[in-house]
Amino acid sequence: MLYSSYFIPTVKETPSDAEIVSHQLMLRAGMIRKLAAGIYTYLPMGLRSIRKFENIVREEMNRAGAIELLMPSVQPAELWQESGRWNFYGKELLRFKDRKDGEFCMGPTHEEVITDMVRREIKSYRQMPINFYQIQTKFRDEIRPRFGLMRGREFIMKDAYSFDVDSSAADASYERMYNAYVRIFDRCGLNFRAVEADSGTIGGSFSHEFMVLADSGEDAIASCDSCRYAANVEKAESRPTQPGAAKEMLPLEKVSTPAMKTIADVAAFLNILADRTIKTLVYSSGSGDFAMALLRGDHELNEIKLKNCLGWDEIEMATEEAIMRITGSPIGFLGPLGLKEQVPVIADLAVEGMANVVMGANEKDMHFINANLGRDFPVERFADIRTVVAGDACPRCDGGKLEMWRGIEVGHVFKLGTKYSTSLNATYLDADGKEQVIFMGCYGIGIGRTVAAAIEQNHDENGIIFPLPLAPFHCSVVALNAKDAGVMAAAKEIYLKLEQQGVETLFDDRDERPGVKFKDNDLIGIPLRIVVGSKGLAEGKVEVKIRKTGEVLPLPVEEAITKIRQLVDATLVPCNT
RNA sequence: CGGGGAGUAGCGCAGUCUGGUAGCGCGCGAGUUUUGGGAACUCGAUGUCGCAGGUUCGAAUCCUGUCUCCCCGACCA
Repeated sequence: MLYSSYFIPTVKETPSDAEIVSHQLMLRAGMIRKLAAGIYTYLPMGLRSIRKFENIVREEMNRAGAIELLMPSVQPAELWQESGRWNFYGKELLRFKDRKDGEFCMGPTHEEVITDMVRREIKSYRQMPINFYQIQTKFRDEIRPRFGLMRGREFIMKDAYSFDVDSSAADASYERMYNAYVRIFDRCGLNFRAVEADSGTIGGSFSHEFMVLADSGEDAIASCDSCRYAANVEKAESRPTQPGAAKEMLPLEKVSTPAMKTIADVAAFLNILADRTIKTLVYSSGSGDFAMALLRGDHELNEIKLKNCLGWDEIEMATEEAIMRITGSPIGFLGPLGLKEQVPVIADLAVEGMANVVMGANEKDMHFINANLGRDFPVERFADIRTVVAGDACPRCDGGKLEMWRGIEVGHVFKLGTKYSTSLNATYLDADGKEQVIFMGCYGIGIGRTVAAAIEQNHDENGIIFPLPLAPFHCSVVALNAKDAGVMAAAKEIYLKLEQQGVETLFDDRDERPGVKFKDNDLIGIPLRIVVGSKGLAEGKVEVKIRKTGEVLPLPVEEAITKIRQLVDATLVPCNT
């Protein structure tokens, strides 16, 4: 490709509305332009990277036996009503009407459409296992789109759906996809972790997220420093602490703690550490149910764990009025003792071993000291409801400690079970001619987000440093002086030879000063570069420069081409497992 | 949804408090000189000052409404 006849609108200044590096660099490198909040045009360079990644995904999906198809973005309301998600999905689902007043939505995901197709076409156990995938544009009307392609409203996603005769066959499909995902992100040269995740509202029995590690990631993940355990903090389990030796119970006492509304205030006021206090929280299901949660004072509640533990669909903090009704106390002095209204009391596992604790007295400006579980207050049940922190003991191995990371969720695999096949009545006939419900799995990869995550993980002060498999071009050839016919002829020859050998090459033939060309080439992140200048040429040499390391190799022309060829081949061979 | 901020040339911004007919840098076009890390000089083009009302002799500037965009929060008891 000739730079001069291509379209790479780079910009020097960082656009003011871009917050994170990948967004800034994608704009500056001329990869994307914003049309509206969370809606982007992929310019040629951006599209090239996206296509590169799509093709890796496609190759690995095909290798894993998935079959490509393409479903519509516009979907009829009827299907969503049938699955029950038309009402459940909320404002993220962009709805509209056609000229005949028929209701439609932009597809945020395709469980309904694929299940509809499958229930019509898959009738026999002999047609399974089968797995369909597509690479397609989704629309989710996000509350707050941000960070460029990282959280857009319109975005490209690879989604796959597996269909199996039973649960164990579905497990095998899940594992095949999991392994394919590992290969995909490995091939892109990304530093990632597969972590256990909460299956959330999509439902299903278990799921894993694929997280690219980056400080700008929106998710927190915990991983063990000695075993393979890794999980999203939403899901990460805490290890039950061994109860210490039973302590002598001191007499319960009510003390005045004027205006001490937070754990930190109370602990400081009473001159104790926060881990001697109990934090009391009241939660609402949003539909009339309430529950009280008890935590060690220095711990944080994990709302998702509590929600799952209570079996609620939604969870939110109770309003001040509801709290007043249930406890008779304003916020800041809550405790499990002496409730005005009985609600379930769930205590975190760490509360179990505590003795002589400080907790709210359900009375303004008053706390109890030396409160003891069992003697002074009952607990309905104990459960793991706190958020893990760095240094916590690993739940899976002895001696391991949890480390915390930030991650960008680029892929998610779910074992769905029969949730959608039941609501949409997707069944088959087994070998005995008996009707059975199909078992499903679903598997997503954010295409644009992965490219953005790759940039987030691979850049320097000069711009993007693309991993070669995702780079828009493998190599650039920079002719230093466009007016020097000798230089131009030599550069062009190198460019043509590289192209001939299958190296995707951008020939920077522009009549620009060398500085401009170097800056642009750095910014757009082409991994390899050959610089052709009159001085070097006089000695029969050109320079091979490696973007990532900054390494410069002066080589004779033919050797330079061979070198580039070798570097490209070495990086592009699919990993073998 | 709540809170904060911003819409002025393609991009980044000043001008708004104190109303007087729109400016800077980059970019863009022409020319000359330059040519190994975002060149210098000369000349030039480019604006419904987000939109709609209102106040005024006069509005980018004041008032009202509206749209759009960005950030933060939904981590507390």
